[in-house]
Amino acid sequence: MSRTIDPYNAVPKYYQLASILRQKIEEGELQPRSAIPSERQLESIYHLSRTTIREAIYNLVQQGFLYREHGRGTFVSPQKLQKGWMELTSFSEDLVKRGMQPGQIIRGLERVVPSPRILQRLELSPGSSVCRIERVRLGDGTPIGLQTSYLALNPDQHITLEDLEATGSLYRILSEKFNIYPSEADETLEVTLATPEEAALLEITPGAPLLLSERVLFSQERRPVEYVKILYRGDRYQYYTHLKR
Amino acid sequence: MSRTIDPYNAVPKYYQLASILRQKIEEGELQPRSAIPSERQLESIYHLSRTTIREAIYNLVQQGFLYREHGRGTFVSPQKLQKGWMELTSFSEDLVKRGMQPGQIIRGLERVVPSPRILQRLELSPGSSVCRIERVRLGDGTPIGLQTSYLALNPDQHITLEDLEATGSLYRILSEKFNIYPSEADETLEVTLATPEEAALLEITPGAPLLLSERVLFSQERRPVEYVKILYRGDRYQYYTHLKR
DNA sequence: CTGGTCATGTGGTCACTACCAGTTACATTA
DNA sequence: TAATGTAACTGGTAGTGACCACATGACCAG
Repeated sequence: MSRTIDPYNAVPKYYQLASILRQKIEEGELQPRSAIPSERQLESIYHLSRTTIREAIYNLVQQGFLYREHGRGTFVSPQKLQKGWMELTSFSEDLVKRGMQPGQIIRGLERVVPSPRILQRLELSPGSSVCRIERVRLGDGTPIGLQTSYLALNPDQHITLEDLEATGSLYRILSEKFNIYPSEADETLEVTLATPEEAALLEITPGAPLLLSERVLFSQERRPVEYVKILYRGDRYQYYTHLKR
Repeated sequence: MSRTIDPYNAVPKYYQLASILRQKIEEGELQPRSAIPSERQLESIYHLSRTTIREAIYNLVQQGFLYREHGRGTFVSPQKLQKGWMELTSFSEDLVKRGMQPGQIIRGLERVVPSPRILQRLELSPGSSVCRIERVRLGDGTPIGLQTSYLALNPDQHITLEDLEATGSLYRILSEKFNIYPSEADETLEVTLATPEEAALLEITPGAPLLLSERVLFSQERRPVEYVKILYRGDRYQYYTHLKR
């Protein structure tokens, strides 16, 4: 990783600067709560305009690496987990972070016409068909969640079993294969009790408490992309989220 | 609400412009998915520099009102609920949004030395005292949640019963009385079963499933401000969150 | 009809300049 | 000594001017 700005590089200078600063933070060269050089100082250090400096800093502030105090300076945030929600809402990434080995059993992968309620959530007209994926999610080989996804894909956009088995991450497929980059999501969580069928799949007793998550995922342009329902085993799962203003 | 830029107004021009555009979106003058005037057009319409225009638009994009497409234009997002998480994580605001009448029974308000685990979450040294608030939260008169807050306040910073009863919102007190503006939070949610004591307070049967939320709230400077534990009645509460990248 | 080229409009990046608004330390003053 | 001003920082707002990257539609050559 370079520590200087390359003006001939295709990547924008503000981005190069942000990378340099982020690296210095991650490596501990810039200590938490300590001030980074002022904008005027950075100007002469890297021979960039203040506009560019501020753009870089602004990005790092957005990402939670820095915080500013008017009249005092710009400071390094004490590092929290600090992971994007994409990684948090992705089941597989999520499990890895908890130190568990992710696994899955794909129970279904097909095109269906879902219930009116789901179509409405996806803002599709009645009778539209979507791609439905049903999976049992495993952590260290034990069932942890029962996940059913409904994807608003055109009939010519196919997801194959191979895709799913290769990555395990739906979001990676969406971005790499269809250029769909999720940017927002609405999610609800509530408590429910396992039906006999669900209990069998999750290897628990019927009536055991479950955590039910329903999420609608939106693309950059605010188009609903996915409706997903996940039933988590209440005894083996803790939902985590990081909220930013 | 004015629809022009007042250069003598103390509020920044980019903010004035953002307000004007937001208003036009909310009133429907700018339709969802339609393009707003280009940056060069806005320049001549409002007699502002492109810098200022872009600052205004950037803010609205951050807030989810607009989205940009390079080479095509800037467009109005289809309006979702679009509420800040502050309002969502505030119990009282939250209930109002669901059309319920919020209420509370204050069971305790005192300074205590909490458990080491809570002190650690608040990044305080062992033996530190914090302000503890225990409340039963009501919706339309019925118990919905059991909330215990631990606030990292100095011994000279006092919250009174009157404060709490006046607003019901802790976050309003934090900002208005102590100039503490929460900006981020870590939250976990899991399923648990009601102890006899909890069951009594929530007016349910012991062993009934509950939604347990634990949250650590951070100020602008990433200092932990509040540790709060909420037990929600599983049968009467649905947790909602909006995730943004 | 197909595929390329090009002009034009869009947002994206960047430099330079100026002044405003908080914060702090320190010298000055009452 | 205590209050107060002030200079020298910090980040915040704003204008101007330039060029780049991407999207689109009109046009032309095959």
